[in-house]
Amino acid sequence: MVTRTQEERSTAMRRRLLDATVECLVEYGYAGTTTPRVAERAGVTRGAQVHHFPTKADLVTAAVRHLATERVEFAAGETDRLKASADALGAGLDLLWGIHRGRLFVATVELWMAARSDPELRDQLKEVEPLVTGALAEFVRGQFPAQAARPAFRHWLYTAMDVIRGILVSEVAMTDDRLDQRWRRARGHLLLLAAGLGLEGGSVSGHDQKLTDTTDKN
Amino acid sequence: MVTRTQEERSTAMRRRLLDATVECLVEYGYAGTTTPRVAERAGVTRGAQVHHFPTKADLVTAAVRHLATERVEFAAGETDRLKASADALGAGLDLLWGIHRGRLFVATVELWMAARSDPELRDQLKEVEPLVTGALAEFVRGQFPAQAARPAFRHWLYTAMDVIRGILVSEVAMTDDRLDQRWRRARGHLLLLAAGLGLEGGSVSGHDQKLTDTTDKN
DNA sequence: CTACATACATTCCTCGCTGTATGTTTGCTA
DNA sequence: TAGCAAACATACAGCGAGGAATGTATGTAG
Repeated sequence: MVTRTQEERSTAMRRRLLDATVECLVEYGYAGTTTPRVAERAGVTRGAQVHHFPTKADLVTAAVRHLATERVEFAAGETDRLKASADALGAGLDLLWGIHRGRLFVATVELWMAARSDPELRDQLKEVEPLVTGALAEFVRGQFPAQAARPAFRHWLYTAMDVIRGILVSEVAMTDDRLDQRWRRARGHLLLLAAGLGLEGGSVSGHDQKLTDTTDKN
Repeated sequence: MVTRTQEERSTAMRRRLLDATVECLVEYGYAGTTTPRVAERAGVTRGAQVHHFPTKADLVTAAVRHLATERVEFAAGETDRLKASADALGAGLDLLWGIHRGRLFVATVELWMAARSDPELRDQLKEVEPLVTGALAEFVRGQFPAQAARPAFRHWLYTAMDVIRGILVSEVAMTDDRLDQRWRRARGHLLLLAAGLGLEGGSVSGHDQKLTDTTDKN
């Protein structure tokens, strides 16, 4: 029997509960994220859960922070894997795309929607969301020292994030294959826009060609 | 006392209930859209509601169709108010923006998210959503006969919708003033993109100027 | 006018979620 | 090692949702 210090037990348990909360957000949505389910998911009794987070609001509040840091950490990890390529801007876009795909963003949107009818939650998100989104943009921006100084570049990144989020949210319940089609179109548009903004990247003419040739399947 | 035929009573009642359902979606979210609340909102008893929609799934299913037709009708109405202007493409974008702002789109996203964990609802949306989105694009496209034939134009419209939806969903719980800032940036980008795609519109150079001058407030 | 169907209302039952109260174990500290 | 506090477990109470059963009024067809 391993003996752990109380603080170890506590933080480990809190982490398990918060991870379970995010998992429940992804799997069951915000409304389906009930305290019994979270406890079950974490593999603990309800008593343990209620001990660390006496009220559901406490749990959600902590989960908001937890999710925020997880998003930033994940983005940081993905950024490290970004290699130099001929199509630098395109790689940057794909990075941003990769950051938004997956469970963490789904859980985030789940919170965004829930915040509409929950002032307490809304205040939490209003506080952390700009930090996270800003951090995401910073990570990509850091990969482009030559452009980083230009405001237009950052604005371009924000537009790119808006496009990505628009695609993901409207297909959130749909199949993955259509997602990639949509992203290819949008990606081409964003690269073309970058050229229009005078942001240097790889050759864009190729993408321009692709654009008009795209089949009618969209 | 006015005597109404049974069919009149029935359709009127169904309409009231479906309108109330959409209102509840906007105000309380999907999870908060309970059958008692819908009935209360519609000003009828629970008995009346359950008579027309025996199960909650029946109500939601009908509401999906109702919302779809409402969205199309609203878009059609807005399109009629579109006047010829010097900045034709910009006006088209603003039209698309106006269509997406407001209650109907909020209710739609509420359904999108709920569909993630509700296969039945997902199937419903998979059926109607492409029709609605397609109709929206058609309305705008109809205003530009010169460009309507070009696939690039339609693709551009879809990207525009993605941008709009990305903005709206990430600010769904936030204040309206930030929305307009974000839309102005994105709008400029979309017009610049249109120029890059060879889509004729108003003068774009002015917007290009605005872009790089935008303050750092985003 | 009678009989039936549809529209609407009331009541009750079951279930799941939240929160609380109370019991038990485990680690810390004097 | 005795005692206390934190960590965890169990049991229960209140509440609101969804749905079924049953009752009443209002059209409608023969």
